[in-house]
Amino acid sequence: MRLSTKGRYGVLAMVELALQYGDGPVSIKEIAEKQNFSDSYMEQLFSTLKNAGLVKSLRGARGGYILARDPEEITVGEIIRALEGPIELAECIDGGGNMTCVKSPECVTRGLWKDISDSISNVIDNRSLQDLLGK
Amino acid sequence: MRLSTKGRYGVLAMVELALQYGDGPVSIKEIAEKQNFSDSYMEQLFSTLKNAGLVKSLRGARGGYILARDPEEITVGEIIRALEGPIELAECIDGGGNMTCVKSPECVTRGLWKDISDSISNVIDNRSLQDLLGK
DNA sequence: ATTAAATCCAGGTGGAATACTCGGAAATAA
DNA sequence: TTATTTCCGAGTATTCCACCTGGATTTAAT
Repeated sequence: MRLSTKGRYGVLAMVELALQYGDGPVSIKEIAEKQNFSDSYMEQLFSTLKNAGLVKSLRGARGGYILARDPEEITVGEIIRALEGPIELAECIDGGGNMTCVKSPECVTRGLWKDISDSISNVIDNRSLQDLLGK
Repeated sequence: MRLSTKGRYGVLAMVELALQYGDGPVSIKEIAEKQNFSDSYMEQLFSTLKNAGLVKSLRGARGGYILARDPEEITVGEIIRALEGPIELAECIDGGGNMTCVKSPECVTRGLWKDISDSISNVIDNRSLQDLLGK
């Protein structure tokens, strides 16, 4: 059970923006070089992060990205959810599912998946970018 | 972020064995029909579960599988780990990784991934098959 | 003894997802 | 005007998932 590179790269990239928060925009090229990521792939992730309202962009030469809010106001949970989608271990939890789980009410594992999801959310929604830097 | 069918089907299948614990072996065919799973796929999962020591098999006609231990002695964590592998959100945690994370010591996200893994483990290692049935 | 029911085992397979790449268009600072 | 950057849509190689196939072996029932 592993997070995809979207989530992992994304959090690292946002940490980079947090480190330079207040110093003007940071370019994708700079972040990609520093973290040794592919910059065309980074471009995609930042497009998603921008649509999610977590970063702002400045186009043109000497442009780049800045955090949309203070580092203590952005949680890891927001970043991960933006890039990886919602934290549902199984889809039987909220009514959107169309799998075998028609017998949702009597499903003995439903509560289990929910408890796991909740415990994950509890960690990632209570940790800000500032927390990652600070501790 | 979702569990694969291995983990989901596996836990459900083990619940089925727990329900009939003490009544002799249960065949794959019976479980697959009840839960509407593919039986050839189930076969694979049970092979894994057997190698992990979670079930015992009885071959031949009227054969099938039984839990290797009492339902309260088997945790969801054992089942999920057997089928899905270890719970590591990123591989930088224990020294086995060969990814970009050469800078593991100064990596600010390492602690984060570990905290998430630990919180998942805390749920799944403390819930037995009996718990799933009982509550 | 024969048959039917079951596990065992090794591999194959189609489709989806992942982790990217590519080729430009548009915006902006120098 | 040029270099640098974001923006955007599409393409692509590889891997993984969720199975299937075709047997061989074991055992209970007849």
